[in-house]
Amino acid sequence: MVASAEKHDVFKAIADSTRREVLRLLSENERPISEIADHFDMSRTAVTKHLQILTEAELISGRKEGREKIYQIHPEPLTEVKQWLAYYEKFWGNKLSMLKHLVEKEE
Amino acid sequence: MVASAEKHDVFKAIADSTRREVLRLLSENERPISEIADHFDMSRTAVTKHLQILTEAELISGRKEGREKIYQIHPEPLTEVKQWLAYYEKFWGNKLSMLKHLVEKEE
DNA sequence: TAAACGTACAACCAAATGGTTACATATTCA
DNA sequence: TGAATATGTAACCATTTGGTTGTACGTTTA
Repeated sequence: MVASAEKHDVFKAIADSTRREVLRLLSENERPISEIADHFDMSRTAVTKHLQILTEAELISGRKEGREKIYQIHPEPLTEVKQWLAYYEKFWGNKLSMLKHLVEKEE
Repeated sequence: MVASAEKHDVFKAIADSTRREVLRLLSENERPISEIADHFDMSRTAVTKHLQILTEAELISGRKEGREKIYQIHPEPLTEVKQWLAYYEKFWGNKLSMLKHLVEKEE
């Protein structure tokens, strides 16, 4: 396989619904691994693997605090997705797309 | 594995860089399979599989025209990604995010 | 200090993913 | 009609993905 496979692939990171749910949880609050794992019907180990993938995409980071590892969200890499999407918004053809493109440029 | 795995998963569809490139090509012009395949360093069969996944996500559709099958883009399902992203924009904290949220509501 | 807690990680596994080759079928055109 | 063109599809394969269990290790806390 070729596929370039950038190590920090945000598109691949958000492709999984479990990982999107992790992001939602962390958008509410930073949380230790065990608390995140409690929200899912899978082992803590499995959740840890998802956390690693999100970490590689730099969407989250974890700090050690005592015996816990506390994860927090970093949504900035989502700008790559946002910019990718922006290209396709012109194909929607709704009236506000022009205004939104102008707003985009100010960022 | 659980993973819900909706048959029309737009997040999974756009996770692959080849499929994103297919979308870009089709955003320029509708094209037959062989023309799409010419842009990639892989077999036509492999490209066809990507076209099937994009079709299942309803991001493209193909019509038979003579011996050709011509694909065109349908970007509408990307709104799901856009809406998902919108939730995280408030975490950016840039000054225009409020205006953009208002604009969003008009659609 | 010993037990409980939270995490790390190795080893393993089934299924999905992303690719291949080979061959069949439908359409066009000389 | 027969050859060339465009696509469809079956069979196969290696790697990745998403999960498991078991064990080890550092940190609290009774």
